[in-house]
Amino acid sequence: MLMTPSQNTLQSTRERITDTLRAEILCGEWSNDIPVREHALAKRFGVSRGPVRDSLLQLSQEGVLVYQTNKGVRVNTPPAEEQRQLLQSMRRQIETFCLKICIRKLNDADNDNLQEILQSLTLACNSGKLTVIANKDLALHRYLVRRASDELEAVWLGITSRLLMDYSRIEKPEEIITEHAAIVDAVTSRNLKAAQKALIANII
Amino acid sequence: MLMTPSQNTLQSTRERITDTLRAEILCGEWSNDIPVREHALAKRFGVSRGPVRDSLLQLSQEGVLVYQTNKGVRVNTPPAEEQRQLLQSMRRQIETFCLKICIRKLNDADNDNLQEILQSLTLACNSGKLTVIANKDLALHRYLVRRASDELEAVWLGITSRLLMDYSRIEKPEEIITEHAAIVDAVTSRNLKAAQKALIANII
DNA sequence: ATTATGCCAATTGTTAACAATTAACATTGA
DNA sequence: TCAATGTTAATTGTTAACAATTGGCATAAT
Repeated sequence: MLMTPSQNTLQSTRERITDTLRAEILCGEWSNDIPVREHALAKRFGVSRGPVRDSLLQLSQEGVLVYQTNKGVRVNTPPAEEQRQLLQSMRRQIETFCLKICIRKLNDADNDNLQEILQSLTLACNSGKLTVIANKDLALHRYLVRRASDELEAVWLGITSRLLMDYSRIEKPEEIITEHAAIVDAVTSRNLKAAQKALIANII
Repeated sequence: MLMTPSQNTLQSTRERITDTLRAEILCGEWSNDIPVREHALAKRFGVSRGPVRDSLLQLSQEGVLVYQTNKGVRVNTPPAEEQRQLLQSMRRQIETFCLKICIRKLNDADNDNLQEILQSLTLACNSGKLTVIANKDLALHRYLVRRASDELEAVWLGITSRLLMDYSRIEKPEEIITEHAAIVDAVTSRNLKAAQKALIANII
C-alpha cells in the first residue's frame, strides 16, 4: 500500500527553523540592531546549535541575514532602489515563466491546496498579523514556483526574500486579498493570460 | 598603520572548501553517479565533517549539488533548455547591471587584479585544464559582480552555477581568451558600452 | 519463486565539549 | 588626559562521540 503524504509539511529540522525565522524576519519582527545569538535560538527551538547554525547560514545565503565570520549574523537591510528594480524584474520573469510551466501540471488537489492557502491568507489579512500575512503571501507564490520547478524555487527564494525585506511597509491588507484571489481564480480556471496579468499586478 | 590585504583571499574554511569543490564539479570532474561522502571530503581537507557539511549545504543551495535528507548529496544535472534560457537571460541582466555600477568604482588596483585574473585564465586555457579554466572564468565575472554589490553576488552565483553545470561542454579555449580579453580591455579603459557588448557576446 | 521480515554495515543527523576569536573593560605608563 | 596593553566574559568555530536513518543482504514464510 502506497502512502504519499498529502502535504509536503514533512520538513527537516533545519527547514522548519529556517521557514519560521524567515517569516518572522521578513515582517519586521526582528530589529536590525539586536544581534542574533545561536545559543538563544537553539534553546528556543529545543535543539543544539548545529541545526540553528545551518539555518542561519542558509538565511544568509538567501539574503535575509548577513553573515560575518566570527561575528555571527544580523538582519539584512532592504536593497537600494536601483537593485530593487532589478530584483523585481527578475522575480516577475521567474514567476511568469513558472506559471506557464505549472498551469498545465496542476490538478484538482492543487486547486484545493491553493484555495486553502488563499483562505489562510485572507484570515491573516483580516487579523492584521503581519507575521502570518508575510508567511502566507510567500507560501502562495512559492507553491506555484515549486510546482513548476524545484530548481527555480531556490533561485526565486533568494530574489524574493531580498525584495520582501521591507514587507512590513505594505499597507493595505484588503488589496492583498483581492490581488491573490485574482491569481488563484485565474489559475484554478487554467486561464494563463489572466493569471499572468494578475501576477504582474501583484508584483508591484 | 593601516594594513589592508591586497587580495580577498582571506577566506574561511567553509569558503575555501566550497570554492574548491565548486570549481571541480562545474568542470565535470565529479561523476553524477558516484555519491559524495562527507567523511572522505573531511579527511581530504584535513578537517572534521562539520565544515564539510556546511559547504555541501551551501553548494546545494547554489544548485551545484542536490540535497536529500538522510541520503546526502549528489551532483546536479544541467537545467533543461527552457530553464537554461531563463537563467541565461537573468545572468545577462545582472552582469550588465553590475558592470554599469562597478565601472565607475574601479581604480588602478582593480585594473591590476583583472589583468592578473585574465592572465591566469589565459594560462589555464593554454594548458587545457578545465578545472582551472572554469575556476578563472568564474573568478573574472565574479570579480566584477562582487565589485558592484556583495548582495547581488549571491543571487548571481546561484544562477551562474546552475548554468555552468555543463561547462565541460565548452570547446574552444582560444575563444574564451579573446572574449574575456575584450571584456577586460573595455573595462580597464572605462568604456561601458564596449564592455557590455563584450559581456553579452561572452554570455552565449 | 516471490514476497516479507529481521539483521547489519555504512552514512547522515545531532549533540556537547573544547578551541579560537572577538569586544568591552580595566590597567598601565607616558 | 590619553593611548597602548593586558584581562576577561561572551560568542562563534571545530571536533569527536553518539543517535537515527538508510539500503543491502540473508533468511524465512507463503
